[in-house]
Amino acid sequence: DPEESEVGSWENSAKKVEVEIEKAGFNSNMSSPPKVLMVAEKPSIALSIASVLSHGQMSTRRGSTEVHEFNGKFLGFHAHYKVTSVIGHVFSVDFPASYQDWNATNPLDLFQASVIKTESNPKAHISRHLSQEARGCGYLVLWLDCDREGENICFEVMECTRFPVNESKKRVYRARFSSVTEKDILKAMDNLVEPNRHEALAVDARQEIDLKVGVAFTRFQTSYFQGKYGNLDSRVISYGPCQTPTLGFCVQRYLQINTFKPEKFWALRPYIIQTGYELQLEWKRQKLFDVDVAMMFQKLVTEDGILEVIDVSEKQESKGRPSGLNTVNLLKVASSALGYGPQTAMQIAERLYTQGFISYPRTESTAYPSSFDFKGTLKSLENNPLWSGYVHRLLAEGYHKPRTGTDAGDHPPITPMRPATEDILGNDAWRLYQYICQHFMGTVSPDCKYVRTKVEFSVGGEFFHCIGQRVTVQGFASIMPWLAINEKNLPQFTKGEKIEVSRVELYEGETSPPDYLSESELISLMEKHGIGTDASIPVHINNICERNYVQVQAGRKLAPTTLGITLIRGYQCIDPDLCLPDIRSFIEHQITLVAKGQADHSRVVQHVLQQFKQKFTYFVQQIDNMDALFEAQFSPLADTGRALSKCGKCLRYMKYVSQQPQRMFCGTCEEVYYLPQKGTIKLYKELTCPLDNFELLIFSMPGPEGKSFPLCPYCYNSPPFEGIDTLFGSTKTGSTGKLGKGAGMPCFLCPHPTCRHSVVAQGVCACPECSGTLVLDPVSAPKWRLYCNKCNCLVLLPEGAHRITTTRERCTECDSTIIEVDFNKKTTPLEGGATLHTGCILCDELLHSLVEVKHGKSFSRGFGARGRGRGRGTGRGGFRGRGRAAGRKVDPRMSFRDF
DNA sequence: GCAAGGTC
Repeated sequence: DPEESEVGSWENSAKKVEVEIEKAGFNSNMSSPPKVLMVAEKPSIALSIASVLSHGQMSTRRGSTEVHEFNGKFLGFHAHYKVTSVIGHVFSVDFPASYQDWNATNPLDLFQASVIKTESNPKAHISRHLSQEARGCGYLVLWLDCDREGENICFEVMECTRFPVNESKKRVYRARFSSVTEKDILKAMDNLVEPNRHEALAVDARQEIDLKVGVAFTRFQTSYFQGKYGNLDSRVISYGPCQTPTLGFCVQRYLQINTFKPEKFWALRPYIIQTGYELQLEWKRQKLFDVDVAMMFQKLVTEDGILEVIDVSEKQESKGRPSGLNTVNLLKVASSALGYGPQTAMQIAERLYTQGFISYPRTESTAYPSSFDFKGTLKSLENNPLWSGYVHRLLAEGYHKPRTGTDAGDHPPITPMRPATEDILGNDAWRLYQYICQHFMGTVSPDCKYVRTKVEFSVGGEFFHCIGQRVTVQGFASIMPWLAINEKNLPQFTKGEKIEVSRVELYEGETSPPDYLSESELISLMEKHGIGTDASIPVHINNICERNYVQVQAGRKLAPTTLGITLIRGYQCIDPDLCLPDIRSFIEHQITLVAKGQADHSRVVQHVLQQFKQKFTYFVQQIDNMDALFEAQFSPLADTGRALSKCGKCLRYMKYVSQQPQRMFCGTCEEVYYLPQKGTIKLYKELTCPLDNFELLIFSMPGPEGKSFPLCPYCYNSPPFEGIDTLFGSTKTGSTGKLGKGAGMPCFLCPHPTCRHSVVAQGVCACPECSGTLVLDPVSAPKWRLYCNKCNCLVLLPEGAHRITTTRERCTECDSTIIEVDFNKKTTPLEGGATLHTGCILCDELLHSLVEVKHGKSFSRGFGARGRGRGRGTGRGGFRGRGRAAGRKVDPRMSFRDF
C-alpha cells in the first residue's frame, strides 16, 4: 500500500525517530518527552482512543472538550499524549457580511460571491481550544471519522492547530480506523497515513455549491411570493438540493393519488368443500377488467363443475434473520411501528446512548466487527423476564452469527449495552429500547423456516390454485413476532384427484389509490436516492414540515399542503430537474471527481455553479408560470389581514397579516413592513411616530415574563439613526451600515431626544448586567417592571401601582431618571394614605426597598435587597448607584459599567 | 428569514 509506506511503523527504529524529533524542535532527553496531540470527531471517540492506548491509565481534564493525557510510545519513542476532540465540523461556510442584506443583494450575485468559514459553534470555542492544546506539541494525529466529512474536519483541525505546512508530512498523521475497537485503534496507530486533501476539498466544494444554490433560490422565491401573497403561512419559501427532492417524493405520491381513476375489476373465486372445510381458490388470471369476459369464464367453470388437481408441490422456504440495526432502519421502524418521528426517535436514542443503555446510535453499518462479543451482549439481556427464556435457550442451544451486512467503517450496529426496565426508562424510551433488544436477539437467532405447499387445479380450461404455509423453525420470528409467517393449513390433495366445485363467486372489486407516502417509505426513498445522510435525513423531513410544505397525519403519513404541492408543480412546469432526486446525485457525482483527485476543486465548483446559475436565471425568467399556480391558490396581500394601523405616508389604514412572517402591508403604497416575530401585536393608543407619522404598534412577547414594547413600523424596518449597533429581532446584519427591511429598531432603541417613547424618555438607568439600558415597560400594569433593551435583565417595580411613568428629571446623586408612582389608595406605603411619589429607584429609600431584580432564570436580591442598610454593598457587586466612581458625566442609561 | 453537513 503506497499510502502506508509513507510513514514508519509504530515500532520504528529509535534512531530515525530521534532525527525527526530534533527536526520538530525538541531535544530528545528523557525529562521532556515530545508531546503528541490527537484529535477525534467527538468526545466519545477521544475517550475510547485514550482508554485503549493508555490501558485506562490516563488523567482527564475539562476544556471546551475533555482532554485525556498519558505517557506512551509514539513511533517507538517515549511521548506524552493528549487526546481531545472537536464536536463535528469546526467551521461552516457563509457569505460575507456584505451579502447578508436580502434587499441590498441580488440573489444572482451570490453565485459569484466569496464564501467565508465561520466557527460552527462559536460558544464552544473549539478553534481556541485546539490552538491552545497544540501549543508545544510536536505531532498531531487526526482521529476523525473515516469518511469525506471527517477528512474535511482533519483540515479544519490542522488550520486551528497551525502545524507548519512544510513540515506537516513529518508531523501530522492521519489514523485510519474501521471501528472504534482496541484491535482497530492499535492497527491504525501502526499504519498512520497522511490526511487526504482531495476528499477534504470535495466537501469544501459541496458546502459552497449547497450554500449558493440553496440561498439564491430561497431568497428569490421568498421575496417574490411573500411580496405578493398574504396567506402562504411559512416564514420562508426555502429551496435546497436535499429538502426539495424530499418534498418532491411526497408530492409525487399525492399527485398519483389525485389523478387516480378507480377501475372496476372482476375475479373468479371457486369454492370447494374438502374434509369438511370450505376452501377458496385463487385464479391464475387474478382479475379481469371486462365483466362480460369474466362472466364467460364463470360460465365455463360452472358448466364443467369438476376441478382436477394437476399439481401438488412442496418447497422449503426460509426467511432470513435480520442483520445488525443501523440508524436509518431504526428510524423507519420507529416511525412505522412506534409512531415516533425521526427527530424524536434520534433524541430518545441519544439519551439511551448517553445513559449507557445502547451503543452509539448513529451508524450506517449493519455488519458487526469480527471481535463483537455476542455472548456478552446476550448475557446482559438474560435477566429481563420478558425474554429471559428466549435468551437462555439461545445461549444453551447455540446462537448464530448475524447475517453479514454492510460495513461502512463507522460504528458497529445499534445494540443494547445494559439491561433496563420500563420503570427506569419511561414508556417512550422503553419501547425504542425494547425494539433494539428484540432486533439484536433476532440477529443472533436461527432463520425462520417454513414449508410452502402449492396445489394447482384446472376446471373448464381455467387454472386455479391455493397455497398453504407451515412453519418448521420459528427462529427469530418468535422474538420479532410481527415478522412471523402466517400459517395456513391445507387439506390433503393428490395429483389427479377430482373435486366438485361447490360454488363459483364472481367477485367485483375496484382498484384503489395508494395512501399518502409514509414517513418510513420516504426514508427508504431518500436512502435509495442518496438524499441526505443518516444524520441529516431527519433534519430534511423536519424542514419540510416546519416550512409548512407537508403535514404529518395519523400513522405518520405525509400529506403535502397546498403550498408544498404548488411549489413542486411550479418546478415541474418550469424546470423539473429542480425537484428531482437526480439534482443531488449530480452534485455528488461531480464532487466525487474532486475526491478521487480526477478534477480540480475550483474548476468543478465553477462548472457546477455555472449550470445552476443558468437554471436560476431561467427560473427567474419563467417565474410567471409558477406564479400562475400560486395565484390560483393564495390570496394577494391586499386581500389579506385586517386593518390595524395607519400608514404615515398615505395616512390610510395598513393591514396586519397574521400569517407568518407577520407583517404590515400598505395596499396604497404597496409596501410591506416586517414586524418582530413570535409575539402579539396591537395598536398603541393611536400614538404616532414624530419622525414619519406612522401609528405606533405595541409588541408583546409570549409568556408571563415576556416584555412589551412600542415600535413604529417604518422605523423598525428602516432605522432612521446611524450607529445603532444592537438591533432587536433581526438575525445577521452586515457591517455595511446599511440596514434593510426587518432591521429591527423598536422605540426602546431609538435615540430620539424628545419623543415620549424613545430610550431617552423611557430609559431609567443602566442595566446592571450589560451595557444596555433599563427601560420602563409601558403596558406592564399592574405588575410594573423595567426591562433591559439589550439583555434579558428584568427589574420588578412596586406592584399594584395605578400608574408609573418616567419624568424628565434626573437624580442629582446618580443621574438616573426620576420616576413618578401613583400608588393604589388601599395599598399605598405612603404616610397618611398619600398616593403620589416621585424619586430615583436607586437612591430613594422607599422606591429602592420596593424594587427587585429578576434576571433571567436566576434571582438576585443584591439589588435593593430588603432589610439591608443602604451604602453597604451586598450581593452582586453592589448595584447601588454610581456617583462615586469615575466617569460621572457619562449618561448612566448608556453605560452601566461602573456599577 | 436562507443550504447541508457534522455533533450535542
